[in-house]
Amino acid sequence: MEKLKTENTEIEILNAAKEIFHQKGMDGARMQEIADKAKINKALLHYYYRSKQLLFEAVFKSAFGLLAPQLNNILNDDSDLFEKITKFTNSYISFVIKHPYLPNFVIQELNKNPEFVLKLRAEKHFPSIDKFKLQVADAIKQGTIKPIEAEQLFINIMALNIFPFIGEPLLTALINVDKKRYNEILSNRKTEVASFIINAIKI
Amino acid sequence: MEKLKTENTEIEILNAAKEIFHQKGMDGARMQEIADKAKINKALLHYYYRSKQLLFEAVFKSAFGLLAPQLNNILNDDSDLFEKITKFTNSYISFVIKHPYLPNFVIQELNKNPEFVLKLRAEKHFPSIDKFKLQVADAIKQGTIKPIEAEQLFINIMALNIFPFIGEPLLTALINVDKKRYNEILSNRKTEVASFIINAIKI
DNA sequence: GTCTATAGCCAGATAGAC
DNA sequence: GTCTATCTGGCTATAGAC
Repeated sequence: MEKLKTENTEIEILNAAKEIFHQKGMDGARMQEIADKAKINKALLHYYYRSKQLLFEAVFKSAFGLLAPQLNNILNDDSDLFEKITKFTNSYISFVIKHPYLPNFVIQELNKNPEFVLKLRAEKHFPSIDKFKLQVADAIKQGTIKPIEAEQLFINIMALNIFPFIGEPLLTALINVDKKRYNEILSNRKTEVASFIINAIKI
Repeated sequence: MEKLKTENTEIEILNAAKEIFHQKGMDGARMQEIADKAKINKALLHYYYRSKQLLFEAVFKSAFGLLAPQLNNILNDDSDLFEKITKFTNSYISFVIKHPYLPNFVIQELNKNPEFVLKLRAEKHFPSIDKFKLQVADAIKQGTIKPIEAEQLFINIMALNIFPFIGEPLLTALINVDKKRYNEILSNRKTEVASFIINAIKI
């Protein structure tokens, strides 16, 4: 029973920390705010996670752990290239609608701590684009798609899927729409983006 | 002569503040670090800019002031749609290579302070996509490009140009290249991105 | 395990001499 | 205008009671 209580508290803290860190980043987050959100005392944060830095790292690892499988979808499943792009785009956008702050959080903290990248790459399930590269080379050889570097195509796919969320405030201002209309636009992208990419590369 | 000295100091401070704020953001920046970089005393920062907040706002306005003309290029010049996309892509990527932290800084701070957007839109030279919309509608009517919402196309252009810089640490890790090779890839994008977009939409 | 109280530090801001 | 010294508040972290 104590065990259960402990686990609950620890998880409550982690969930509260996720919300705050995802929105405010390491520098902007306050331990007091996390404690308030978890409805416990500030001292308990240190009891369970020792320091802000360690709590942050727990949140970051968890975030990357959610993101990595999404990437592995496109990189390592067996479906054909066009189908893969379609599936990835659709599922990725649904994913980010559920976790709106997550990709920006990961990218932002990586920009501030580029050495994190080294740690990440050491992880077991760190995504690799080797298989995707082969598929692209194959499709080019078979004349299904125009010649393109796999890296460029990969960057394009990531950009078209992730940026609309990261750039939301800027983009809503520039295209002059309210939040409701912008969400419709995002939702349309579930199919729009895939056909845009496929049109760009197919012969 | 005093006037000159004053202007120099004020500008020195602003330049130092830009470097620090662009890299670390509002929350991560330290007034002491800015003072060190400007080679003056911390008290002088307050003498010239009163508070960290006001110094930050000066930096932010300046950053947006550099970015806006870049956007207006694509939105409001008179060249034909394909040419416009080509010119914008090429010039935007050159611009960001010169100011690598700038777009990320603007986007990041807008995400933390969405109310900034309202202030920005009130500015005189705030970019509008009205003309771009008309051009897209025209091109569709004339059968030059496939049907696409102008907003979606605009988002795609922005995404493909901006994201590779914002996502650099993540992308280098995923495609497993070093910084030198990644810069080559970015440089290739000056032409790659435009043809990718044009292929996606042309009939 | 959970709380209150507080230590200790650091950052932004100001006072006041020059 | 520029500096040194200092105030003040807020934040992370810990001590210690329950």
